[in-house]
Amino acid sequence: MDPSIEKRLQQFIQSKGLRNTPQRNAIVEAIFSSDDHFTADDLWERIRKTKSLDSQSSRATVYRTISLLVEAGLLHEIDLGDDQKTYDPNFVDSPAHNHLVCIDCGKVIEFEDSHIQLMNDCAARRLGFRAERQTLKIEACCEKLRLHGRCENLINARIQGKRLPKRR
Amino acid sequence: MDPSIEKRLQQFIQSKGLRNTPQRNAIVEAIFSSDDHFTADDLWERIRKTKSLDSQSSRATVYRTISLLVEAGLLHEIDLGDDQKTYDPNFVDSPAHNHLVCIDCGKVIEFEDSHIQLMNDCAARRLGFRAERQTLKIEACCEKLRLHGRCENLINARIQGKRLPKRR
DNA sequence: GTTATTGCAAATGATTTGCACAAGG
DNA sequence: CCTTGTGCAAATCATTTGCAATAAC
Repeated sequence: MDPSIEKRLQQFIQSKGLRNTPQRNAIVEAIFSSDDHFTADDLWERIRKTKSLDSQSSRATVYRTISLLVEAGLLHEIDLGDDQKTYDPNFVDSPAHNHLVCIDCGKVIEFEDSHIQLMNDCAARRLGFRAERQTLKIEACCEKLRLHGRCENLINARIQGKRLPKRR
Repeated sequence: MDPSIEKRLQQFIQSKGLRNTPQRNAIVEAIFSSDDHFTADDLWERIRKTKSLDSQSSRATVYRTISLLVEAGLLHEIDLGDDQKTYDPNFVDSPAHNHLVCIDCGKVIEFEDSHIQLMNDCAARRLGFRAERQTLKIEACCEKLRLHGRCENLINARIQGKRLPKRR
């Protein structure tokens, strides 16, 4: 877990007069020990599977901690077109990344592109605004699947029983 | 209402073996007689206010008709960071537009920019994908408000009691 | 007639909240 | 202590669905 996250969280906790609890710490640890996107329920499951009893916590606390981290700016809510809210723990390390979602297998790829950022800033300025935040999601087909008829991600997704993206 | 929408809808209805009903027609009319974005409830209210009895319909039918239009590709679900789903009726006329949301007053501006589209396509190709659809949302501050201390949109929003954007 | 459509009310499912108890500082 | 945090169960709220009645075609 990135030490700068820990520091920023402690700062936030102190400035708000909050307390340190094992449940909250375990949830924070679970979130930032992985780069994966997750839903509230994903996270709850992940924590439930932890054998150590001291890191268990209720659904309510999971939700409350997520809200806290979003408010602190350490966690971002992203739109993957799903019914549940999805969260992305990677914005502290790369504050300006975009998402590409594979239509075939649902895999999400994060990428940065300063040119895109710049063009969007210009577009905003042209409209008389100053861009504060931008969200780009590209939904795309896997070229591997199209050209070679197979894509490991798709196969893995099927094997692991992952939710495939909704048909639109 | 754009005649091409009417035509495409009729095509869709026929191809699926569906029927023509006054309720559905009234809802479709209500959606495409305006450029405004809306939630399911906005739309239901709009229809309720119609005096003519023959154009009334239940919430369930409103939801069902929205789903139908989304499935037909005539209506798009967009993410404005709200709890309810928001729909945009303008994608038939301008299939590749982006959204800029004013942080100050919540106003949503639609704009097109072929350069942005192109750059995003390139970014996708560089990652080994073929972009099918892209979603860009820019959240931005009103320069008028910043430079001149006032912005008509903000003032109008307050007067009309519109939901201001959530504080983040 | 046959099958899609509607309206109602009940179900669903993710998220939030009230409250009594537990536990940081 | 005093106040924040937790867990539970109940409440919310948008959206979906089962079902009986209605209306297209």
